[in-house]
Amino acid sequence: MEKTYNPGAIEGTWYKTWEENGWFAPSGSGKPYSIALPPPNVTGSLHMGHAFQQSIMDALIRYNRMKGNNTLWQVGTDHAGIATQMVVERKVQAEENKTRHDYGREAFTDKIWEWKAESGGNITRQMRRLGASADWDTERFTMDDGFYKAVQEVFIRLYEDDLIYRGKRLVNWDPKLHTAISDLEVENKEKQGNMWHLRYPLADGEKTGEGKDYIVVATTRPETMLGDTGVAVNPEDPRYKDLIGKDVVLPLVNRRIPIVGDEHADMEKGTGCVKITPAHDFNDNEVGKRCGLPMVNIMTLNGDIRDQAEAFNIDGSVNNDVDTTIPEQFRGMERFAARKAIVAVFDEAGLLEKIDDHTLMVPYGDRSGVVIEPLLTDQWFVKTAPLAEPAIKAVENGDIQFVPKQYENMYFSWMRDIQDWCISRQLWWGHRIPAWYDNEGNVYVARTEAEVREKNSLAADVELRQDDDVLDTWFSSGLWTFGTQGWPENTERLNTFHPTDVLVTGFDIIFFWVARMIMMTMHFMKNDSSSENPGTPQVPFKYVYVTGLIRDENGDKMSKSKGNVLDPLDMIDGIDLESLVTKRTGNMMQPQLAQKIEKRTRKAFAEGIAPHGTDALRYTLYSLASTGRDINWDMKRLEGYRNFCNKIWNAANYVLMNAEDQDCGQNGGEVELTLADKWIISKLQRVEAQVAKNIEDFRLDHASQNLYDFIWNEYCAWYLELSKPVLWDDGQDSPSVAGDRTSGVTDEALAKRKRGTRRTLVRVLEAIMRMAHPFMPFITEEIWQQIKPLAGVEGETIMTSAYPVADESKIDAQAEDDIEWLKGFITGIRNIRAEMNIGPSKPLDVILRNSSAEDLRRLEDNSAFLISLAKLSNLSALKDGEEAPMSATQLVGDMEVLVPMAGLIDKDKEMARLSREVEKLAKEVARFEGKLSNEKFVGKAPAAVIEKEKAKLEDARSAKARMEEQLEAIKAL
RNA sequence: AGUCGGUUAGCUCAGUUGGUUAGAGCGCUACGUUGACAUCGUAGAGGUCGCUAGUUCGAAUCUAGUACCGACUACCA
Repeated sequence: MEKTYNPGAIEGTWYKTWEENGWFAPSGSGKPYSIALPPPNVTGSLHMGHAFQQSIMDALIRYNRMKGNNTLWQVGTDHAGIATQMVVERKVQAEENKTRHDYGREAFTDKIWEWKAESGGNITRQMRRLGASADWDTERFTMDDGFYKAVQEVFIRLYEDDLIYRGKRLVNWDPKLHTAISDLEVENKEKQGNMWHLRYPLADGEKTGEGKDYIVVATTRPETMLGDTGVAVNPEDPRYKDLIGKDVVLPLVNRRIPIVGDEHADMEKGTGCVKITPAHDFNDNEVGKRCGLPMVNIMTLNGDIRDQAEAFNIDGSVNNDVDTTIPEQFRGMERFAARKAIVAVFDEAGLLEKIDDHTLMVPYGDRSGVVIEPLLTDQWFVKTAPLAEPAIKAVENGDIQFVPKQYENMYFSWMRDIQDWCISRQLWWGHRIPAWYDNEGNVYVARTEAEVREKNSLAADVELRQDDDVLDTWFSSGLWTFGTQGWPENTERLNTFHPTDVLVTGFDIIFFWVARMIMMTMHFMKNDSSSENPGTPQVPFKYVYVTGLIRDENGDKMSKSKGNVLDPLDMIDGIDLESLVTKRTGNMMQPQLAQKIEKRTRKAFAEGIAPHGTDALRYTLYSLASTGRDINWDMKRLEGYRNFCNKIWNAANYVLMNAEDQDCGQNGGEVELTLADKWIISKLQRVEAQVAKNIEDFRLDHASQNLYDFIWNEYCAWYLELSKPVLWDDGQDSPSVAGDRTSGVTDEALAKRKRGTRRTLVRVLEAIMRMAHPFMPFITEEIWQQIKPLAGVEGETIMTSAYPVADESKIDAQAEDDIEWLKGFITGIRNIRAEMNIGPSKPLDVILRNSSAEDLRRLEDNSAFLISLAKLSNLSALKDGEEAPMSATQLVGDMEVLVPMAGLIDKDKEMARLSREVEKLAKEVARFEGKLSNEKFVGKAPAAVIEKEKAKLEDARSAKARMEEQLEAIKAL
């Protein structure tokens, strides 16, 4: 093994070996266990969120594989409709100054396929760097033929089940991208705006209760008034109820529109009168439906004012009664310009009552960043209510469990108020909707045009045109767990690996994806006749492990525009400052931010980022994987875990130094286990049980903490140190371990003991490597390969070796207590050294007072350990009645450990130290006494608790008494 | 406005069914190159667990209220 830990040197080669040997594929035997990777954008690159979630998945996968399960990690990528199309559009614009329309649909989608071929491997290469042990042989892409067919099939079946319909409905329209988007893709942002109060004159000389010949409506979007088809007032409102059924004359367009009564109008709010624009506002649309108002669309797909409006009845049919003339001056005007112009005209006409400042939520497209317009268009929808019902039940009855549980609330609240899902997108990149139209406007849904003709007996000369739209990306990714396994064929793979076991994802896509996956899967996947409940729906996964979101060190979301994005690969490989600055400021959507970002980056990473290795990155991610919703990234944690890797490396180095070419008992031979050996073996069982439980409970943060603590603070800090006096024992001068105090112990006895210690060193390390492998795959494989012959272990790779299982019979409470005693003893001596400024290399004489038989036994058994670790020159117990010299004192239980002061110890310092101790103990005694003298406590608390308190009081009292005695004695000097 | 989450050491975070002297890492202080490791070791300092009230023998933990921060949903004519 190399002397220093160098992660870069081991990571690449091991991954290659694993992959080439096909060890990532399901073994074909054992209980099936599967995870479907949330498919990342095929042309994307790995960010911290991916790294986080994929590390978690890989740990679960590796753990289950080592447990002998038939383990599948299904991976693949998503075509990511809008995102990918936009990237290629921008690229074509920048490189060729062309738009997609210059190319045309077919040529442009070819262009996207080219881009996919070029950059599509990027993210999977990055996943490999992370150590992801995914089954690459069966990697899928959502636009692959097989998956494409599954998507099409789902559309057709839903249509046949009457769960998909097409209609002219109000949708969120992105005027820049020219597509409908779902309400989840809309980001509402708070903006400062205005509330314009407009006067609408009453028709036919009517007057309000106050005698005015107009009513006042308030609006934040005055331009929509061109499409008003009514004014609503509350039917209970005494001010206006008499006007219901009367008309107002819509200014500028001079259209008579009715005043209707509807509870949507709130008497308390605004003026109490609401202009109703059913074609441009979701609430108004509802009012329109209730009151039978027509819909007048005044906007183009660009969000400009139309030359002539379009009128529809509420059922979407064309309305020829409404005058659709738009005043000439506004025609073709951009929407925000039109807003200004319309307000100006109202003002001139004396119809502008007032303008208030107003804070409002404005909808923005999360991709385009432009203001979304509710717009009337023909779209396809999924009826979600019937699908939602079983999906809600599955979570209610525990077939699907969210971890942490509180996310179930989020799921329920959305599912119980679910809206129909607009699934058509006006894009070119995606799954084309399998619907055809004839010239009469009839719709036919089928797999192919030929099937349409056949099913509907259409003659060959009937002209058919396929729908131009594609499906929402989430529609296809909703089929991910079963579409990847060969559905609609009933494949062996589907039978084996569906339902998957756990979905690991962020809470931000519970609505987008998780909920829809559950609905889609439960509708299409039914248990077959071989199952316990044939015909019942199958869930896509049994657990949803919801992770937090990784933020930067200040708690800000990482984003390119903020320039605070950390690339997981930079943490692994390191990056110099200049490259980091270039990376963060290059290729920006808003170049004006570059300077600020550069400054920030230079400040935060003055030295660039050092390489830390994959194992350290992964371990850091696990340690942060608690139940919280936000995770603030901390480079210091990463450094700490790199040091941890280094610690492991060096510990292995020590073990190898002492075990290589030595007899480690791998070929049998008698062994003697020292107390230290028994202790570490016992502790190993405990940590094995803890780690396994925590993994099963999805608490990887706890599991990683258990391991860290055991490896660093038990194995390295104590056990390796305790192994030294055994291995260095030449049987000559020093007292030996295990009560073997005589010099000249036989070679055979020594060999037996050393063999035991070497065997323990090696075996425990080997078990640690297997235990840690799911978390830090590379360093564990590297060390395991070195150690396995010494441990007498067979196997080509640690990946498929057995995960350690705790053996209760090896838990040795006696050994644990003895070592705790030993630790207390040694720490006591070290404390005296530190407080008295006695160097660690100065050997000390130590005398024991008030030692029990148990203390003496322990002393007998462990003197070699004590002498070695506490650096003692002599160790003796005081007989009854024997006088002790003046000493510094430490307590180990009731036993006093004395270090004679002569020539070493400062009287004042020792007095000060003892005083502090006494003071501390006095407080404790007081607290316990208080508790125990409280009748209510003694009366009501369980006996065991009282006993515990009593014991603590006794200990504190006796410790205090001893310290006081000692203090007095020194004072008297 | 509603729902949910957070508030614990200087920083980043744990704390399982109420029973500890409230923990870890980083940082800090002092000392230290003894034969795995200075990416280290040893010893230490540091917290009235946001606030208030309650339940209880006992509350970081349960209840109610409250403050601040955050997310989401809705409303905003």
